[in-house]
Amino acid sequence: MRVRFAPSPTGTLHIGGARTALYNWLLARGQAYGPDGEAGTLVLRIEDTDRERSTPENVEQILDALRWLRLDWDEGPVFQSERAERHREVLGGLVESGHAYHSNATADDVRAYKERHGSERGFRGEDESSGAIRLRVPSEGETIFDDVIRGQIRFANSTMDDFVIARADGSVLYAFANLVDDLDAEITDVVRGEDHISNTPKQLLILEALGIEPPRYAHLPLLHGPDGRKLSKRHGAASVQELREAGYLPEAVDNYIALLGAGFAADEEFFALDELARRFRLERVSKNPAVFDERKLRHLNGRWIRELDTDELTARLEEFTGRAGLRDAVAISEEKIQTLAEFWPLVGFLFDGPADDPKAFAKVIASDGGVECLKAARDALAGAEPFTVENVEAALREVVEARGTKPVKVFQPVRVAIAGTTISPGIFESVVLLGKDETLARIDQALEHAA
RNA sequence: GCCCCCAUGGUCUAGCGGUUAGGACGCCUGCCUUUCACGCAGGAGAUCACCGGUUCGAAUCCGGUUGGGGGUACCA
Repeated sequence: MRVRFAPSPTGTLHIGGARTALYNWLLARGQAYGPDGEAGTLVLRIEDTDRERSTPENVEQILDALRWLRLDWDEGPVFQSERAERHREVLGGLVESGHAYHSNATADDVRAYKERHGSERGFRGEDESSGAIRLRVPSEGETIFDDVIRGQIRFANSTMDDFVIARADGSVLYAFANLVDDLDAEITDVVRGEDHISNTPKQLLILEALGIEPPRYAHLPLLHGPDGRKLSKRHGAASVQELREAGYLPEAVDNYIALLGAGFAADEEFFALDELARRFRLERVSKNPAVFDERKLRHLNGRWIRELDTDELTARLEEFTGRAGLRDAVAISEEKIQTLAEFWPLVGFLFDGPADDPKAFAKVIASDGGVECLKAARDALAGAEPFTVENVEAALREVVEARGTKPVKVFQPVRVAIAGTTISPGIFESVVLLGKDETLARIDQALEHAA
């Protein structure tokens, strides 16, 4: 089995494109678990023939996103723009055999034709000596294919235009270049987005003119935004790069986008890439479009964060934040974060000093006996020796006991004094990590501020 | 307009002729508890888009309607 992923570098890699890449990858890698035990081959092709919009930066960004997602390919990247000669060669053969012809017909001419012959009738042009090249589409019969996901799909030839396959300057159009490249790469299974369904009969017709057997086709449902439209940049974090910057792990992104369009088990959804590959069945991919829901991604991301061991998570977080020496802070906060982006707001106070949150200060310290509790806590902490989590906890609980109050009345003022906010990792762990001197200094500062 | 695809709770899905329509996210209520999360235990939420047909029996098969989506370029 040979499959391919063929993005065009006219922008960043979209999660829709990422999912197409992922499904192709799963299909190829999943073959290793099949009857013949041999993995398929994934070919990467860059369809950069749109000179206006394709850029080297986009190419690099796409390759980068694929690598980040851990989706490796076996061949390529092949650049479509470098294959123009071959495209012309195949095109020439088609003109020579009479399956394609030159035509100067414009879009207006096509419209006029339909007005005369009926809107459901495909355009048929005149053979001319110059102009664009159109494929001669038969007026009888149907073009039929068995989509692996959707079953049989049929198009009446009479409704299809003699479509343009090459410009007047001889450069070929997308559907044609795409087909020739798949042909030369010996692609056996074309797995692509549903927006290509109407391209398929065109490519089938070209294949027929060429006398070549078609590959299998599978058209994936599209991904929609919350508004029900095809997902685009307008829908928030729509690109892989944006998800990465938002603090999502590649494991979670792979896991989540795999779920958008297929069920991998009746009662479980948490799967690593290799498990997804083992379970993936192209025939079982759903037919209807899915809405990208970041909340579920967040949930899966949280599970993946807790799945990583502390060392690995530390490495990810140090890369994400650009800071070093984070392991201890990671150890006391890994249970609490859902994304990498949530880490620093939670533990930054350990490194950069307390946050400035007047509301928290007013509510917790500057009211209702907060100052007294904080003073008592300060004294208790000063006496804790050695300054361990156990001793700190014991010291603070003694204060609670002595004052006959609730734990929260003592712990929260300490929290706000050292962190500046009401939200932080466990208070004993935080205090110990900060160290006795720094903790007492911050408490003194808070008391001073309250006075 | 024309061609094509699709339709299970708000969202993603399981289901493939006989189920109390299962799971996940989200939401609500408890528990845990030092804040926030996590975790655990419950709960609300679906006339399986609608209509007709086939069948003893339909979410499951067929047809139509409606709704949504995609395509319709000398773009990719």
